[in-house]
Amino acid sequence: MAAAQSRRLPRAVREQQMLDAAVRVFSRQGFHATSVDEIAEAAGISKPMVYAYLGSKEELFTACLHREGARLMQALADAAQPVDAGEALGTDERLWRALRAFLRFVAAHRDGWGVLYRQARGQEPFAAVLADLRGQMVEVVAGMFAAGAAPGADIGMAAQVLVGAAEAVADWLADHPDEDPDDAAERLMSVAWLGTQATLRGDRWTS
Amino acid sequence: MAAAQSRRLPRAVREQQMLDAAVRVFSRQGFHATSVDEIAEAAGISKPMVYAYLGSKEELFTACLHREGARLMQALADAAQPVDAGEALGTDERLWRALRAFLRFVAAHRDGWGVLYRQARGQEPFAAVLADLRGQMVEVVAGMFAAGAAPGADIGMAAQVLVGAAEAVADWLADHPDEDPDDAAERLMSVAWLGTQATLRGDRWTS
Amino acid sequence: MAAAQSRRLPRAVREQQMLDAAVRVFSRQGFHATSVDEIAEAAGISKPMVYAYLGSKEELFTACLHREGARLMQALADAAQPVDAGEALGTDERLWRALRAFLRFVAAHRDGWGVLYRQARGQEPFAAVLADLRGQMVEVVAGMFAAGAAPGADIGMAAQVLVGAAEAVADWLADHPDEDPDDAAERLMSVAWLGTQATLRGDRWTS
Amino acid sequence: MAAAQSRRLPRAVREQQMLDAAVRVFSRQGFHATSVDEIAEAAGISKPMVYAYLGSKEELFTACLHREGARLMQALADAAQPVDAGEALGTDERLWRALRAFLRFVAAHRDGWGVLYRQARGQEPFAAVLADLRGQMVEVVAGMFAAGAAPGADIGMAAQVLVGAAEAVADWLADHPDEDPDDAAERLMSVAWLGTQATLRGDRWTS
DNA sequence: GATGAATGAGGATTCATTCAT
DNA sequence: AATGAATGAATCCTCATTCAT
Repeated sequence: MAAAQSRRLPRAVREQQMLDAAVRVFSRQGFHATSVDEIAEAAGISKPMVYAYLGSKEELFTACLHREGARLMQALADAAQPVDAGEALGTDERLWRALRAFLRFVAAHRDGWGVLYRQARGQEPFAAVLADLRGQMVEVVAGMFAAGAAPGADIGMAAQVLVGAAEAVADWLADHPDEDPDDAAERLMSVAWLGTQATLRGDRWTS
Repeated sequence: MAAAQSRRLPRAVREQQMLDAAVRVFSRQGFHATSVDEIAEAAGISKPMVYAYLGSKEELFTACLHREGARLMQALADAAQPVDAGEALGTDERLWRALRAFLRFVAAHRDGWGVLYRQARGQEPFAAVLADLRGQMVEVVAGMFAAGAAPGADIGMAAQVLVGAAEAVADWLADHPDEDPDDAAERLMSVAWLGTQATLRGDRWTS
Repeated sequence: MAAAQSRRLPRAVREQQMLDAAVRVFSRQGFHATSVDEIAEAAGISKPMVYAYLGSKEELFTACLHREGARLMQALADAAQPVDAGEALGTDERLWRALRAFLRFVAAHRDGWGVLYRQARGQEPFAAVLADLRGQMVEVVAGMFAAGAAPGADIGMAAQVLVGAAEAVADWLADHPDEDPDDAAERLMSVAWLGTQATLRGDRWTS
Repeated sequence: MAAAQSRRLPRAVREQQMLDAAVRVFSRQGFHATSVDEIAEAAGISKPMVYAYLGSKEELFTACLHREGARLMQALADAAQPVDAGEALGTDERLWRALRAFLRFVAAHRDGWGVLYRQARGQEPFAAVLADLRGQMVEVVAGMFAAGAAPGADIGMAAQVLVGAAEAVADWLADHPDEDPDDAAERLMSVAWLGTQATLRGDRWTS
């Protein structure tokens, strides 16, 4: 038999299959509403295999979070790499690439988004993983902003606002499979950059 | 002891007690991880009363969502009322009041925030209630922006971004009880308004 | 207000109303599948009244059985009374009247039949009440047969068979509200009497 | 100990053990008064196994009804087989064999009788299974009678009466373990056949 | 006399997890 | 390597029954 998910696969492959299935199911139903049976079935293997490879249900969910989180961060890291080695990118260009990469990732990995941002949210002990991820993203963005910001500019808030805005658009995108992520990214950038720019310049609003 | 919440209370009172307890517990543990027993205990009554008054666990959770959602919307509505009847408020003033009211509400009702934004998220059939709530908020904000916007200004995206940014700050506030909501509101407004203003003016960013 | 089941009724009336409701509901759902709440609602009163008047759920069910059983036996007793005081009835005439009375009763009191013959059946401690009732009926029939039976005639079996046959027809009648009980009685009598007659004559079948 | 019903048995075996236990317990206590725990204990296994193999309590009860009903019908079908292939049996001989088989079955499977005829009676959705079974039996008997009956003979009523009579005797037999089913069958046949014969001949009784 | 409020107890069902094969 | 068989422990929900008003 040529292909077909035959048995006797090497461990690494099996584990990825399980994680694929787990992310898919967890994303739709959440941690508690999903039974290990369902995941085993979705992965096309028997329940004891799940335990043999990934440990407990909790460890399984955590493994999902880490894999998807790592993928997301990797996508952002890749976006930061200048195509041309010597190229020096402006802040806006770097932000634009990051936003686009972020939204592209979400559009391409809806289930990963679901597990990370919708299911891990209020669910201890998983919420910490998401909090950490968000923290990293805010850091990254703040790092971009730091270059060339006026002294006293509220970089922290600017970064937090930008990440929050991006998440809101991403969440909307996750529920609208027909929307184009690049389009959304451009509209988001357009709105977000103007404010960011002003903020970094040191402007303030006062009542 | 003067009053002491003795037993044998009228239905309306007991129902509110139950909802208070339910919001508190659900907010920390989520729908599935919370047992009706826990809620009954937290409310100081026996489990059958919960079922007698609020129906099933699902209906109970939904009741929580609706009560907290209504309170939040009410807080926003109240903020929109000009103190002085004849007063005509500028867009920035109205937005500022709304943001401040929003963050004050979250700071004062952390549990309500938790149920609505962290627990209802990916959990059907509750997610729809949250989606509806967010939709209303975006509408409200878009309504504010509509007045005096340049033709072609991307009001929709501006509103979505603003709500997303506010939610991100609110979520942070919910986890930092010592922060001052008014302070956060001012910083948020400062960053958000500049971008909004530019957007409403019709400005755009292009790569 | 002229009629309407107003409150403040004398106890005896209330009790009958409750029993009416109870027989109706128990008949359809059985003892265990019926809650006292349902009966109270069907009777249009509150639950504590049921307990105040009829005692426990078990006593309530027993009361139903006794009332309906007594009514059935009374119907049979009435049928045995010759219209004309001096009249001497033949065995077939007496049997015919009894069968007709029995089937008329069932057709007119379907719920009573249901409680007695369908719900009390295998349900200790109620089965005993039904067993007793059936015993009485077999006795009555055997009594009819005793007059003029040949020595050695298997009166016991004849009576049991006749009662069984009548019950089968009654059960069928209870499920077919449009059938005429007198009609059924005549067909039943026609079949049953021929065998009975032969049996009482002392005839036997041997393989 | 040679075998001893040790744990870790194949599914088919366990299912039969469960059904055996279930028929036994349901027969004595009825559907509602029996807990799944009791059945599991009676079967010597844990409750989740019952659910794993037989589904819900309702499905379990239905499975009991079907197994016992099928056994009963099989017993009747076997009785209809002439011992000698060429043998042509008279109507009375065929009826006699059927009655004897029926009563033997009941005497040998008291619990099966109890579930079918006493517990399924008024209990929807189980009553339908019993009604169906009785319908089949009446059909079978009517089929026997059809051969050689006079035109206009009330075959339907004759069959119904006969089945009713047989059930009455069976019910009595189920409660009297010391009685001999063959004996009872002979007495029943003796009484029932005379009437049947006359009815099939076209005789009628009129008041 | 009548009822809304309240609960202890129990029952159906599911699930994470393990073991024997 | 892989799985069918098995269960302890919860969890949702209902119900008969009582009491304070």
